[in-house]
This record gives sequence, structure tokens and C-alpha cells, in this order.
Amino acid sequence: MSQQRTGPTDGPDFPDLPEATVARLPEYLRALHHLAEEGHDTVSSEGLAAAAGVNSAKLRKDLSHLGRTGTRGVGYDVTLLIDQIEQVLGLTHRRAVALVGVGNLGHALAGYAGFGSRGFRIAALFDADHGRVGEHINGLVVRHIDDLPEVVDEESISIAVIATPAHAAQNVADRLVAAGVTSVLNFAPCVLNVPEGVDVRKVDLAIELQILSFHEHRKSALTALPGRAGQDLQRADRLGAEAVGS
Amino acid sequence: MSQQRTGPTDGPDFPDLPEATVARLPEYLRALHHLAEEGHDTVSSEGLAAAAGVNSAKLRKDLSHLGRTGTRGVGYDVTLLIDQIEQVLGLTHRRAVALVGVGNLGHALAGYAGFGSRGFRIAALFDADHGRVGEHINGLVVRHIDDLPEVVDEESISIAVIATPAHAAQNVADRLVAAGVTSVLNFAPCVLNVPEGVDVRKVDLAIELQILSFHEHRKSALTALPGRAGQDLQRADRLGAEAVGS
DNA sequence: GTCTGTGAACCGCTTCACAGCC
DNA sequence: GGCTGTGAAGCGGTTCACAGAC
Repeated sequence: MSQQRTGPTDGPDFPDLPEATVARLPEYLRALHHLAEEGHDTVSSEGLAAAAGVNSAKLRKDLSHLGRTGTRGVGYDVTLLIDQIEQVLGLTHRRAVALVGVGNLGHALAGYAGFGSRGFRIAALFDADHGRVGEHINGLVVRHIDDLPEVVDEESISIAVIATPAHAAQNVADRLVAAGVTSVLNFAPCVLNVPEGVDVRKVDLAIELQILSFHEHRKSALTALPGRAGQDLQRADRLGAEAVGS
Repeated sequence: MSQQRTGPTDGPDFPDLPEATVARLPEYLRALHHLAEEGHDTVSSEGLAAAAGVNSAKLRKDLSHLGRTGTRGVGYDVTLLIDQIEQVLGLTHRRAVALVGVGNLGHALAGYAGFGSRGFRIAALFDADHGRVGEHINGLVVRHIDDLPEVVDEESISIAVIATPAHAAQNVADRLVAAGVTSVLNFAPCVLNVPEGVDVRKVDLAIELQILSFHEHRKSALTALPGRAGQDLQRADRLGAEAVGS
């Protein structure tokens, strides 16, 4: 092979991380920034794990995939670890993001400060409704979705957020992909069909509530019973987090 | 034991589902409603799996946990399966939900129609800012967070959504739990510390984008290389969904 | 023949427990 | 002595492949 698969050993190059680890790195990053603000220079796996809501063995294994990051007997250097994680996540430059659909939810997302402070810049807003085109939101002008190809190209956008109604989402996704977008965050409650090489993540608010509903349902079923069965409740919560008082 | 752990065999009682299955049932439910609207009476595991963006073996195994649900040689009865899943998820009655924090995002969530149509009713809005208390949003009046215990009790609320800034979230969670809430959907970018028996799910928009950023970073690292390494791109997308044109 | 339900193999992730370095 | 990095064991979930009901 012309280029070896870069192992986890050498520094700034590209390790091949387990998907579960990738999903947790952003949480570690957030916790680390919080620790840095509080003036910590260094943190133990135990401390960082608590701040991120995971157990310390998992954290250590996750970080071990990044190469040598900590110091035995001491812990992790906070700012160094922040740099390493941002490096791996590709957050060394601020990525431009397009947002499609400026209805109820899209409006809120367009104004969400958390994007700006955590590596992203909302670079363009789109809507299919001519009545909304031209509206100013948070310093940006809403453009018509027909302008997608042009703007995606100008702003070098590779990530887009879909906040349209479900019935419009597939069409929007198709147009985004055609324009060159290769990652999509989908808030519409539907499955998107995209070609290979395009990543889709989905956030469905009602689904989250329905999952909670299941657990509520179970809890009330169990507590309704006396005795032995009630004790199962102690097994019932899977998500009781420890950690970080703000 | 005084009460046997109810197996997956008998109908309306309470099966003990794998967490991964629970997380997918809502997606099946959404797909089924869509199929029902289109007039389908019955659907094969293949068809439903496609509409929900999973593979058919997984779907069949998931549904097998609910007891006998399909008919061999035929498929699944759409309306029957909807009933069974809603039963299991505890969606037979519309659950009251409290929403805390009516800023940017909270405002949008308060107006989100998807909650209403999928088993939930936003029963109360809260904010700590006296300037916002009294405001009308979508037919509801914003109340002060001090009224939490009273309202949670009156409306029999067991699920709450936190849409406050991160620094306020832990305090809000504590108050919610004290008021009797046992499930929380947290939009604030922080870890919540809650007692055993309380479930927390977290949605962090910036984290979703950061995960996508990682994949973008990897894709560009790979496509920058010619030859062998570029072929790995075909392994790179984990989420290319098939299915359901709307 | 068709399509579901399911044991068995497989795989990835988590957890344990400790060796190795500070 | 303290804390990280990591093989090994354990566990849950996914996939395979086919038996069995229609």
C-alpha cells in the first residue's frame, strides 16, 4: 500500500478511532474547556471522567487511542489535551455550516451561540419560502434554496443542518449533496437517503421523549408492585450521571 | 419471587427490552405511521426496515422482543404493530411535559408541533427571568420557576425539558427532581448529576456537529491521498441510510 | 415459495485488573 | 505511592443462516 494506515502512535497524524470514542471526545473537550476556565492546569482520568459523566477506565482507553497523552503519576495536561482533541476532531479551523429551513426551530438554531463558541460558523441560511427570503436573522440574510450551489461553493461549506418539515427534507438533502455538502445534521423526523461518503446524523426531539416515556412507563409499572419487583428499579436507571456541579 | 419477570410472550404486559431496541422503537413507530397514512395495511420486515433506516434482521429481532407480532409468509399488520409499540413505550395516554427556559431554543421547542402529534403535551413553561414570566407562547403562559412544585403536582408532570444556559441547568435539574420529575431531556451543554431512578437524556447540538467534523476531517485526509488509501473512503460512511423517499 | 422468529457465531465496546512509568 | 496505558475477560448488540409457520 502506498500509504500506511497511520497508527495511534505518532502525534498529529490521523488515528483510526472507534466510533464510540469519537462520539465521546466532544464531551471530554467541553469538560476540559470548563476545567481550563476554572484554572486547572492538569487533571486526572478520574477527575475528567467525572466531569464528562463517564467512568475513568473508559476515558483512559479513549484517550489512549490518541497516542501518549497523559503522564503516569500526574494526569493529563489540560491545554495540551484540548489541542490534541481539537486536532483529531478537525476543529483547528472554524467550519462553515449552512442551515436550511428558518421556521420555528431553524430560527432558534440560527441564533444559537453554542455553535459559534465551539468551532462552527453559521455561514448561510436558506429557505424555500419566498416570503422568508431576505429576512435578517442574527446578522445573516435568508437566501432562497435555489442559491445553494453558489453559496456552498463560495463559502466552502461541507456541513449543513436541515431544519425543514419532514416532507421537504429528502429533497433538501438531495440538493445539498448535489451542491457538494458531505455531512448533514437532520432535525426533520424522517430517514434520509444519501449516497455513500455522505454522513448523516439525526436529532429527533419526539423520539428522545418517547424513549424517556418508555422508562417512565417501566418505572410506574415496577413501583406499582410491592416487594421484590420494586427492587428492580435500582437496575432501572441507566443514565444516572455522577459528576461536575456547575 | 412474588412476581415473575414478565417474558416477551404475553401481550399487554411488560417486556424487558434491550436498551438499543428501545431506542429504535420510536423510529419504527414513525415509519409505521407514515406507512399507515399511505394506506398500507401490512408491511414486510424488509419494507419496514427500509423505511426506518435499519436492516431487516435487526428489525425482526427487535420486534420479536414484543412477542409474536408478525405473520410468517405475510408480514406485519401496520395498525396492530403501531398499537403494540405505543403500548410498550407508554404512549397510550398523552404525557404532560414541562419545559424550563424559554430563551432562544426553549421558545422554539414550545412551538414545536411534533411533540403534540407524537404523544406529548407541553403542559407548562418556566423561566427564572421575571421579565419573561407572564409572556404568552403558543397558548401557554410562562410561569416563574418557583412555581415548579405546584404545577408539576397539578398537571402530573413526570418528564421535563431543560433548555436553559449550561450554568443554570444543574440547579434546574435539582428543582425538577425535588418537585417529582423523574425523566429529563437536557439541551444544556453540561453533565447533570441526578439521583438514582431519574433518567436523563442529553441533546447537544454542537457535539453533533463536532462528530460530523471528525468525519469531514477524515474524509479530506483520505481523499488528499491518491491510490489505495482513497478506497478506504468506501468504508468511511457509517450512516448512509437507505430507504423511504417521502 | 414467502417471510417471520431465533439459535449461534461474530464483533465491538466496556470493564477489570495490573504492569509500567513518574 | 499515584496514576496512566493496556492486555484480557466479559457483555451486549448485530449479523448470519435457517427452521418453521403460513
